[in-house]
Amino acid sequence: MPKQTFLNLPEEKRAAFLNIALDEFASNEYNRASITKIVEKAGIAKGSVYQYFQDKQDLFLYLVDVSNQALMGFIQQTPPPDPSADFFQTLRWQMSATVLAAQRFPVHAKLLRRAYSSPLPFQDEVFEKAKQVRDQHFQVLVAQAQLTGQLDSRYRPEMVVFVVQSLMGELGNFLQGKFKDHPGNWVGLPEVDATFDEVIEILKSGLA
Amino acid sequence: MPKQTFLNLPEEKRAAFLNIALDEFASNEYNRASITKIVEKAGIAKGSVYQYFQDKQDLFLYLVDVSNQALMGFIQQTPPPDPSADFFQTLRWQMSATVLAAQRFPVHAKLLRRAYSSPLPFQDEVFEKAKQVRDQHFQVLVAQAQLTGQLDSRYRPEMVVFVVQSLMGELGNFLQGKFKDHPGNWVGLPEVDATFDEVIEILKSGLA
DNA sequence: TAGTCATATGACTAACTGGTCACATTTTAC
DNA sequence: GTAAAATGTGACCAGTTAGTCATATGACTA
Repeated sequence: MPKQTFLNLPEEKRAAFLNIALDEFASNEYNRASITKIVEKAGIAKGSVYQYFQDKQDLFLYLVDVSNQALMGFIQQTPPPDPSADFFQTLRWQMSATVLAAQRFPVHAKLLRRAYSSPLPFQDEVFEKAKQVRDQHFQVLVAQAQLTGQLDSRYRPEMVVFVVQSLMGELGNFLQGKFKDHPGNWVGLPEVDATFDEVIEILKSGLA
Repeated sequence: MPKQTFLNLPEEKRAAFLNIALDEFASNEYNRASITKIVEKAGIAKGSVYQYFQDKQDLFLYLVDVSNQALMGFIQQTPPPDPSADFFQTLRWQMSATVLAAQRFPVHAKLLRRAYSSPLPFQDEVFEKAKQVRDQHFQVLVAQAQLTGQLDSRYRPEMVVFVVQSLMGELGNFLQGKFKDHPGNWVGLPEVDATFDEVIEILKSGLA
């Protein structure tokens, strides 16, 4: 977590530094992300970084935190489905909201994808906890859906979570690859919605 | 590709070097994998590496090639399903063979996972081609299955490939995490087979 | 024996890294 | 106005890296 010094910084300077740091850590592997490059871009002295944060790891974990909050906040803003929505409608909403958020905050999303997918050179309890919380959120959803009979209860909840998480995780990459020619906003395109619907339908009814 | 010098090396020395290099590149991000560490472990001079290979990238691409051949060769050895097998039986066979191979050659598999998932600091045509070939293999399988009615033809082949590839890719990680306490061979365990069956069943019949 | 040639060597270079610290500057408090 | 506290600075350190190159080795040939 950042030192008080960083939090005392004028809003403008803090935001500028954060954006530059986010970009560096989103564009490079943790070990390749360079503090030197960040301070050069930000036009501040290297020592300042160590007035703001304990060390590189501290900065990185803070950036992960910031990104998480940005995305989570945005997702919670999008209109949630009816309380009466079934499991698959809820899933469909979560899918769309996640991808939408990833487009609204592309750098934050890129950083998080990197943080959660590629292995880091350090262990962090907080970080692992966050992962587990994400999983548990789904576990509950699945368990409920099985109780109400919306979800085939032959399957172990664990496996359902695995399948759903895997697909949600890869879907962002898939769409980004598919629409990499479309520079800006491809969210909301009919084809994107159709893709969501198709994945949901496959999950619901199977391939056969 | 390696220089003639490397191919002239006595079998024993060549294998020793390869294994050490494989391990280094499987355990570390490309940029963090260290030629210096490799030569230290192998007990040879640094200059020798550059007698064997053009540069770091050349060595890495060769290691990817070696790994691919090791795994592919092993997969082709496992008894293929009946020619009369349907799409899902074929899928089930491919799943199991892939995971089996990944356990027989864990280091090679780890290297390939790294190579294909995390972004590399260089572009390589050969590499990209190999990826496309893998995808096309599935495309054909899916197209055939749709023609013979084993696979719902509402779905775009592209989407089916996406779903199947995503799950196959993640399944290795999932199982490794699940059985990380079991040190050695968890392949063949009834629970592993049950997991395959469950994933296939979900794909086939859906979650609802 | 002398000469050739593929191979092996490791000190060296230039470029980077995260992190430190004595000092300079600015802001705050009295 | 002055002292004290907070913040900013960048030269510097010890470490890392990929890659080079003049030199040494030793097997083979004539």
